[in-house]
Amino acid sequence: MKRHRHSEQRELIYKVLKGSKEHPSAEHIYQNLKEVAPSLSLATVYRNLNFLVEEGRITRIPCNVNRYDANTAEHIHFFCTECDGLFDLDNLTIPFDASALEALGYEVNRCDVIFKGICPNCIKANKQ
Amino acid sequence: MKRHRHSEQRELIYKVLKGSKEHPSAEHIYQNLKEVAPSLSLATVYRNLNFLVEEGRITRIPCNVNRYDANTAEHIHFFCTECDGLFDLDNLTIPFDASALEALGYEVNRCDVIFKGICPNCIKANKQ
DNA sequence: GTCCTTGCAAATAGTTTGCAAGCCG
DNA sequence: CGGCTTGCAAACTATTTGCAAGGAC
Repeated sequence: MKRHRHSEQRELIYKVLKGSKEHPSAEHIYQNLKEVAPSLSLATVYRNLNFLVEEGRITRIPCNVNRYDANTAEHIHFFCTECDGLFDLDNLTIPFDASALEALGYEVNRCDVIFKGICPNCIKANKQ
Repeated sequence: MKRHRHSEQRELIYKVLKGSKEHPSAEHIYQNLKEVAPSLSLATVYRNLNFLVEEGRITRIPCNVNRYDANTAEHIHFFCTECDGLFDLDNLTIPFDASALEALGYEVNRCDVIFKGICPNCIKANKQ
């Protein structure tokens, strides 16, 4: 793993992620920071997201387009196929047993659980 | 949903998927069928995979690159970050409770559970 | 001064789409 | 014959990379 120097951009990106509940994509973050840092480039966003994932400060959530989360604690996500919203399901926990996998000889690093369907908001909107 | 006519290509693609344990990507399937159907195009593979997903005959598994599975029963996957292998964990079940989500107002269509880490083979290979 | 970081543009990878020709029913 | 299906090439989207200039320590 590479040494990292302090970088204004990296902290900006992290701050956006930390202060957001929307699990933004790289593009989202880029748009969000355009005002504050007009010279910022999308490549830098991607590069720093990769650094942050590598460092474990953030998490990459595999959807159609990768989304990111500054809450690195294992928790479950719900992806709404209507509005592309990605929601935390903090109150739910799935009792997954990594030890069973380890007994089978696997080394488990992560577990992504993503429910897919339609969120309450979109259901309501559809009914109208 | 569109009406579908019988198509040789579609059944070929489905057959590859049905007869494979590797959860192939579109590219895999394409390469696999090149010998049997040299005129087949990658676009056709993608188009038919989408049809099959739409029909519910196969499942799309979101990894970095989408992988497909003709076993549409809910089951857990393990993705090896070393060899890109995608394995079924049939013996494990995660008691996921969609009803808890439905009580919250969500409409749940799918649940993808993907463990990530290193598979036994790669662990063995690394040690040598 | 070293070497990490950045912006830019170009490159790449995965996937989708327009179109004209072909094929099924 | 109508309209689904196909191959081809071009388009598109998400992401990565090469490079030279700028910045941290």
